[in-house]
Amino acid sequence: MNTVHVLMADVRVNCGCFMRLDIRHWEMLKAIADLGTLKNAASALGITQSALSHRLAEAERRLGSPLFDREGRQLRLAKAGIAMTQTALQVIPALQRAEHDFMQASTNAASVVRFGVAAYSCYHWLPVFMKHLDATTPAIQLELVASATQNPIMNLLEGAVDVVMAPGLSETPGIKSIPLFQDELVLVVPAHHHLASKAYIVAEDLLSEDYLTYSKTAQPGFEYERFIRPSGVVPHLVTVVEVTDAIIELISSGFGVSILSRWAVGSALKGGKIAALPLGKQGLSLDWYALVRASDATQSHSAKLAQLMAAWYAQKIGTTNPLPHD
Amino acid sequence: MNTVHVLMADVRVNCGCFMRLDIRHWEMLKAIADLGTLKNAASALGITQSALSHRLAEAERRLGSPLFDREGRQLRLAKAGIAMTQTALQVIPALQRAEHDFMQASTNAASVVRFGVAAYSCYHWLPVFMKHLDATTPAIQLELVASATQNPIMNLLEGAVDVVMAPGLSETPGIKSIPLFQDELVLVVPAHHHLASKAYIVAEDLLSEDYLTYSKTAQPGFEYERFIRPSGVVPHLVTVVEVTDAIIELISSGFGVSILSRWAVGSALKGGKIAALPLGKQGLSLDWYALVRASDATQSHSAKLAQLMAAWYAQKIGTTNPLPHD
DNA sequence: ATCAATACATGAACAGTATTCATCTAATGC
DNA sequence: GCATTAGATGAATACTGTTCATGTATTGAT
Repeated sequence: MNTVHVLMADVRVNCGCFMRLDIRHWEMLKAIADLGTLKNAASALGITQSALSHRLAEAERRLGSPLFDREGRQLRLAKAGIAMTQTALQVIPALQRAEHDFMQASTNAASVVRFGVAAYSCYHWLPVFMKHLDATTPAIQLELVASATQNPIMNLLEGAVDVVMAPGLSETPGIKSIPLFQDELVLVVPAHHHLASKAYIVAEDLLSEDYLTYSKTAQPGFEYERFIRPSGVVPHLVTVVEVTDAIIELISSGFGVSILSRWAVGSALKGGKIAALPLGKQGLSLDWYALVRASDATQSHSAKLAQLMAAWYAQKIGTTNPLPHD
Repeated sequence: MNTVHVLMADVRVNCGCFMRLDIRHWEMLKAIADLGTLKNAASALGITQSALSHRLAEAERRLGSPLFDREGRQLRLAKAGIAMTQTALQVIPALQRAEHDFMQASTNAASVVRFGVAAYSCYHWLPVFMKHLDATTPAIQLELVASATQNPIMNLLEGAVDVVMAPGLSETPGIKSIPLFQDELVLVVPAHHHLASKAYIVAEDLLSEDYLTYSKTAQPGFEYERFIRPSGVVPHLVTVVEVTDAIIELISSGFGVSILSRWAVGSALKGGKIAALPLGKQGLSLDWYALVRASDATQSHSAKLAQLMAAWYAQKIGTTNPLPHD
């Protein structure tokens, strides 16, 4: 018969059972997952194959059953071992980051905040901001994590990145959104394109255009969601290019058009080789936010950086124009 | 000058530096955070105070700087140590769960899935479902985690619970939503209440009512979001009761009214002491989902349970009425 | 089929680490 | 001022993990 255990306590201070596996066993799990074989994993960990074999045997002895199936001379993850490996893949990097951060924090006194941009791999504003950062808050160092673009929220929650700049806020629990500035989605076309002279674009204009987009995973890409899809229009040909600068280059060479954020296009507009056109009569606005973990929302360097960014953008808008360029 | 490090690689297979801290050091961090003093932590870990003191000293030696400030004869977490402790508090339970699950999975062959309900602490349907589960899939055992009601998404992501039953789907990355059944929000009043005879309720009807709600953290409860707030009506008094059965009891005793899901009210309606009235002419529908981690979305017992629940509810609806009761 | 190479397992000796026991120091409270 | 509490320290001991040398089974090539 099925039994129900009801746990009312939020925190089990001590579950009675101690940890069976050592950190080295988890490290081993990750290494084997990454490298495939015991031998490679062993050399990556800087120990002999024999040692790792012993280590694996010990782990399985402690757990009471095999983590891997021995298929011929190969190790294959046992079904139950999959979850263990996934845990290892999550936990080991988290621990390494924590240690690394701690040592940074205690030696330098200057702390590194990992930073990523959720959409458009577009960093033309960074040098200027960093100059500002360096002048006002030298205690914070930036580490740019380009790979955080793929799945920013997960990367943020898992700690691979500390601050993400994202178009739109996040309702995800555990994430706090700090507003940065208001932006606008625009159609980007070559300067001499037949659409370049229009006051604004309607979805039908895109019917016969080659369309370039920056993301295939389309964290429901807003331009598609908000402009193209509602109209039922299907653009002619869609090409995926992941870097904004490359998209702009392609557009200016006549390979197609794209919908990007006016901020992302940024300085490229000044070159005069491309034009940016509002979408619809009113235009489609887009609010940028800095996302931080809720646990970092106060008193952390992450939060500090987010606030500095917000202040910097606010000042940009105040002194120049409604869209902060570099 | 500020420097930028750009990391392009998604996975750093091996960051060159190995782990400095042992799992016991992280365990120690968690124990000290939980218990406050070295002495208590030591006894909780089943070792002497001396051993833990050595252990702490070793951890600090490896990291190169102190985790705690010694204030008098007391240990106080150093600023940089806070993040370490937080990591420990997250990671240690995750590892314990993983180990526990693995041993469950490999010994019993029957696996425990932790289950929670995101809103309304309401489990009248559970015994019947468990009977069904036991008959069809005895390999899956249920563990009911009542505390997951508070912040279901975080609990799910962190692994404190494996499946959450929630009203509405979740867009959170890393979470997959599996539709269960359609429900309806209703106003629950005592059977002889002056509103009980109405065909349906409008927001203004609530103006002079004492209003009971089920959640104090108020993830601004949907009933509020969808019915009360749009109308600008502010109900008379809001009393917080966290358990649905208690709310129903209070309502039937004339302490107030509440908006709940028809499913949550469930069998209580049959008693005849309360009445449930649709909200607005069309009623306000509510879709229930089973939420699982995306990493568990296929081939895991969590996913299996979610599918079983969906199938069970589908069958309930087919054979009885559009709302699955027990 | 045979032989070499590959991938992992095993046993004994050794090295390194963690734990205990006994003792010590410095705050704190009565 | 004296007992008490919280933690630190040093030396001896017990334990755990590593290496080295070697073994076994599988795979692929000749």
